[in-house]
Amino acid sequence: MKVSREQAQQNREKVVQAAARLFRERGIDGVGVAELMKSVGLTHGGFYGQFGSKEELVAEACAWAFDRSAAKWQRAAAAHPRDAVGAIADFYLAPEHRDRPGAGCAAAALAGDMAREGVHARQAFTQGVRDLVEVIAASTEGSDQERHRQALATFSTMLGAIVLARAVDDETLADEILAAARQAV
Amino acid sequence: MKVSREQAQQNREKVVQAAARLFRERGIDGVGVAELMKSVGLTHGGFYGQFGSKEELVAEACAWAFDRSAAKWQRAAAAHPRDAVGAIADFYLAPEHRDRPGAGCAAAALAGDMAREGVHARQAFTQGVRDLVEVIAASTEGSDQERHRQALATFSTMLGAIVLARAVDDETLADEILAAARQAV
DNA sequence: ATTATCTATAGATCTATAGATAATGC
DNA sequence: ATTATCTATAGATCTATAGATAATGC
Repeated sequence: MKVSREQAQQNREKVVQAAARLFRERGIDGVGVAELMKSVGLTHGGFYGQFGSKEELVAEACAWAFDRSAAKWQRAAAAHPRDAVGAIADFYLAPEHRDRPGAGCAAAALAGDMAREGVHARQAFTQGVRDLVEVIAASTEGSDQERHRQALATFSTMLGAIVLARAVDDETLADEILAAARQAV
Repeated sequence: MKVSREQAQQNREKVVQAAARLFRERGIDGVGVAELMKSVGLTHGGFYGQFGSKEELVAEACAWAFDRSAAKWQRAAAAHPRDAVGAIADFYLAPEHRDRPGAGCAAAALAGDMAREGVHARQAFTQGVRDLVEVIAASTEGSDQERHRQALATFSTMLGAIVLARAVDDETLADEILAAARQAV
């Protein structure tokens, strides 16, 4: 039953990554600890040996997902130095991103749930938002204040568009929302 | 125990309005039928005499909340015909709206949950979004297509800003997000 | 000896239904 | 007689914990 420390560490990482995917796909309340553990081949009782509570995992999964997003954003920005924001918007506002929330932006997938989470999860979420906004701000013209302001507005537009596009029950409208936001940013 | 038909109709409306408030405040999964019925002075068994299921109520509460929002938006537009979008943005992006989701925009409060709801609820949500977008489009310049496109972008920005401002754990950042969006629309 | 994981369960939810009750509406 | 509402409960969740088990790490 017991595994090596190395294996236990790998198991822990698997749980965090599975949680990051499942929480984004189905919402935090939509994924139980038992199902989550089963999805990585463990039993649910073992969860509490690795994590103090479900909320602790939420914070960790959130941070992990944001880190991946920030790295992706930075790669896109580096690859298109003259239109970094456009490059980010291109994949962010794509139908593929809308249709795969489990692999997409944690801010867009979890913002609604976060307003009702505990302090640990919200802190991780807030830091993640700051990091993404900073990637946009770094590629924007103007004073520090102006870049920050513009980056917040751009991020609001992109996130709002994805959230709306996922919620509406009409793919044509959803496509229009993404296209409108793409043109606006 | 039994009440008059008129009273029963009033009770039903009370349930819908309480649901509209509670779902926006705590999320759809965050409100049980028993608690909802108790909040209007009824027992939870009586719920199923008025509604076929919880999801049916979600659709109805959603439609009710959107109707109220659309009426408010239209009043603001009529009162400021030369800057209708600015007038809407002024109250939409206010800290008071951020801090009172239960009385605010159903699109912003429920978009995250809606992606996982059934078809009835999503249809009501989608119609509500169309109605609000139409209010903005009616106050925008340009061709039909251009007004629609611009209205979708403006709505995405406003909704994204409120959703983000509610999710982050730092009131200063939340204020900055609202101000940045207000300036952008 | 330590500990990662397991089984089993407590206690608290949740939605939905069955059948009883009592006031309305005919 | 009809029906709006009530009480009680079924059956399915959920998070978290207790104690057992067996492999690792010393």
